[in-house]
Amino acid sequence: MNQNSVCPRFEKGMRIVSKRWAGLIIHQLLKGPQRFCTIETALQISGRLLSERLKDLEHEGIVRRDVYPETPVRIEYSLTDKGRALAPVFWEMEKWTSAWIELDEEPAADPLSQ
Amino acid sequence: MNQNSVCPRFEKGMRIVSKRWAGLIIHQLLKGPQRFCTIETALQISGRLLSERLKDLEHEGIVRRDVYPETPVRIEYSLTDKGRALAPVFWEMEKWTSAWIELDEEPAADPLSQ
DNA sequence: ATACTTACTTACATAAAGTAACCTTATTAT
DNA sequence: ATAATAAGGTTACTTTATGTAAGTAAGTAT
Repeated sequence: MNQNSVCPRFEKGMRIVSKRWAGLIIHQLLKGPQRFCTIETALQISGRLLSERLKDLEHEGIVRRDVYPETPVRIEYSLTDKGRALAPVFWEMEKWTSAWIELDEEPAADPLSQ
Repeated sequence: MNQNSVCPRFEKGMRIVSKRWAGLIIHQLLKGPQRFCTIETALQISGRLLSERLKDLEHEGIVRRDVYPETPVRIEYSLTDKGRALAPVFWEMEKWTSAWIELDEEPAADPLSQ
């Protein structure tokens, strides 16, 4: 791959992982298997997009979905080997963000919390 | 940062770097300073989006823009220290893509190339 | 004067993301 | 029996982002 073109594998990988929310979902699942509503709450993502993105990632072989027919039904999402193999990418990303990213401003206090 | 929330620095960093095209532009600039049309050709990105994204990245302190008043004017884009510090993230990403990503199909031969 | 080059902009169409309300199956409370 | 609650979504609709193509500005070269 020279200066004038991008490796197509790299490009494809980037398109999968850098799609909006995908990286944050994978990062969240690196903490361990989780159910839908846990991810939804942690990331503040809408159900519609979480559902769509989990399906994309499952289709790419990065996420797996296990159904436990308890009551109410429990569905757990976890990473496959392919997904867990992304861990070093996120470790490096964490190093970078803690070294170089500063927050613009503190979030305003929640008026309901007082 | 516990299971129920994402580190806001990490989230902010991810939003910057995983915005569409941003990662590929940074990866391209890791090869060295380049001008607008070189990046445009290498990534097959439209001028409109490249212009927009380079401005975003310059605003985030990741990319710098140098104007050389030659003729015609030469404008070079390069990475700042903050941008170069992302190199390990992309090295890990390259490792992952070469280990786990396979291409769906070979691109059809260009009918003009024969 | 006309055409060419680089580095962009503008205008417009299409696709993706965000928001809110609703659905389905099952369980428990009244 | 009926209502309320819960998980895990889906549907309909609005807003924002992306893609495409054409146009602009400054400075030569012919």
